[in-house]
Amino acid sequence: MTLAKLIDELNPQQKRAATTTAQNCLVLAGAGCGKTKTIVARAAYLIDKGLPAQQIQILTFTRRAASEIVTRVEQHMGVQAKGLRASTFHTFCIYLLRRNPKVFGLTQFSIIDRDDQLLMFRLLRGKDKGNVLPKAAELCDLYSYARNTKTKLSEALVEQLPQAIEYKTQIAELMKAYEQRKQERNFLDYDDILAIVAVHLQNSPELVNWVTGFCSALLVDEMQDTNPLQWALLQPLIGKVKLFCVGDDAQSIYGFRGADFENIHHFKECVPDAEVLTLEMNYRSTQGILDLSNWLLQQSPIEYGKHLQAYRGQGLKPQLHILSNEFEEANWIIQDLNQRHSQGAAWAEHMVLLRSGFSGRYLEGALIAANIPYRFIGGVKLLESAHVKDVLSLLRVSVNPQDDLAWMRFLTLWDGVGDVGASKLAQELIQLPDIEARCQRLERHGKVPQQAILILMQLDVLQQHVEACIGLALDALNEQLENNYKTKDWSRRVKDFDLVKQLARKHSSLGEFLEEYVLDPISVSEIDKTPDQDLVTLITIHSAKGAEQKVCYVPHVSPTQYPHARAQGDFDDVEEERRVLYVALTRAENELILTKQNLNLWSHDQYDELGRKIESYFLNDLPQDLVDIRIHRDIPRAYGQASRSRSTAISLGFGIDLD
DNA sequence: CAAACACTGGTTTTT
DNA sequence: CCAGTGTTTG
Repeated sequence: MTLAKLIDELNPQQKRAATTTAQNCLVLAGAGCGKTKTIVARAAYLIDKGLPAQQIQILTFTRRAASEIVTRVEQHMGVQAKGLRASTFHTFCIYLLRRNPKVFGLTQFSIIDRDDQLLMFRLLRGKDKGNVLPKAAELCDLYSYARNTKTKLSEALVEQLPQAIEYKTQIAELMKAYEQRKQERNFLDYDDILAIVAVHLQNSPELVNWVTGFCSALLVDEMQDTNPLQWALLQPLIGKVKLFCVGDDAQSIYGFRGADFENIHHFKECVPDAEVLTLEMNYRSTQGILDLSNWLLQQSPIEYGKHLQAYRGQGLKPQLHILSNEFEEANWIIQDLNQRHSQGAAWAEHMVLLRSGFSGRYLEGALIAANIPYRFIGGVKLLESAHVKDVLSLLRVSVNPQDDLAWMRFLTLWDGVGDVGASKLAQELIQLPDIEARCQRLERHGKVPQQAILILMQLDVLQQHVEACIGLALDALNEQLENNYKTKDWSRRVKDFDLVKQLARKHSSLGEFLEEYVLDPISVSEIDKTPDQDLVTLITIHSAKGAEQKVCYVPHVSPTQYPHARAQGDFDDVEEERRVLYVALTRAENELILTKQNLNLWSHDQYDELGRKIESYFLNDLPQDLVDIRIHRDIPRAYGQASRSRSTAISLGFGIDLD
């Protein structure tokens, strides 16, 4: 396909955006209005106008979105697209840091994930009993929020943890200690990655020149989800690069990470000479789906000024199925999937949108039982599961001997070593000058087997052979891990190690391998699947932006879920929840199927399990003509029968019976 | 005194 | 389902 053909497929608004000559441009586009298509066309257009592909940097929120865009540009531009970079903000920054560490004041560093952060905060905070300080997770989120929003601790406290304001001094001390520890160990957390680059760009015109030397066009996807830290990163480059951003305020769902959709309303004030364009025609969904989505948004006190209009006509009305519990919900979805599949639909035409990774548990079980192939994007991450981290700890200490967290993990695996002893020994080990000294110290300690120590030595020289390293690490740990996990699904866990080896094959150094998956962890159920396999997709709504599918299921559309119980009572949080649901609804192309598990149709005057009044529920006052509602009641089953939902539909006073 | 063991409760969302 | 806690054991 050629550029002409690509541009030809665009509508006049999209075409205007893709071919703009403005230095800076913001495209405001509703869901399904062709944002990705416009970015792809923009990249292709720039290349066609003579800008080398390696001068273009596309910034997206996920690795999936990035590779999709690259693939599509390649389809259109062939070899001319070679060198096009698309990555997340974090991966882009790492790319800069690795390419020129010295100018950022770095030599060697390791990236730590949230688990490591939690561990550090837990250690610094001390035991729980009688401890009035916020929990490790709260501290971690608070710290990250303050950095991402570039606010003072006191302000972040008011926003995020008002109940802990009185402990501000102690919290400040904890955070200081956390930062100091990070520095001593050459650790970078997720926020450091962005912050270091942002600060150095701000202070060094030479650095800006260096970056703009190989980055003359920046294309930013999902602009509504960028936070002040990410803005700070872009700021020094404004005016020096071509900036092209796309976004939708109604799909802003990363407020918890400091994103503020008001940013895009103020785009013109922050970016001089910016052109702001809008895309209004929706090509993804049929009107019935958009009617429900539009209604949801109109219920909001926030004025989004959006009314999605379908290009494709009226289509089918969304369905709402009411079942008695989570089991029945999952079983009903399985039944419906099976029925569609037997009528010739591919599994891959179906997507299930989930509020949390956790909320897919029943459905996942039911899919396995029913033998339906699926992948779960956003589910349990392979390299975050405990047993895989155990193995990785060995590799981590090999890459960065200063990594005391990894040392502790490795040491506590062995019998006779607990966290106290491990902590002491780890502090000693990171002081030692070389691998020989460390191994000698380990031998003297006596609790770590000879074989494991020997393998540690071997790893040191084998870093380029990632798969071999993992094989060795497994040799060292297998017996011990089997013992550690014998009561905890060992047989299931062993299988994951093959997947890890499989992943490792693609990487040329241990450090690179570890880094890649800290920045973008991969789901267990996703890992050995190829893109062309016929699979049902389970996906968290936060990972689903930009995704679309013919038939979409949105389970658990129940009171206390939308909005989530934790958001109740907070205006901004509730409205963000509304946008989360909005994003879910607007993924569907042809059919949208909601299920909920509360037989009480509405939540007026309802109370949750803790007796709190449910103040808001988005489906209260749902107009009767927007959805077809069916209530399913269980028929008692015979004992021992596999769970199977045979449900009867009873006609409610409104809506139609689909039978 | 430190570590293994058994138990329980509580889980949004992501880089 | 797993991390954090309290209890028992070495």
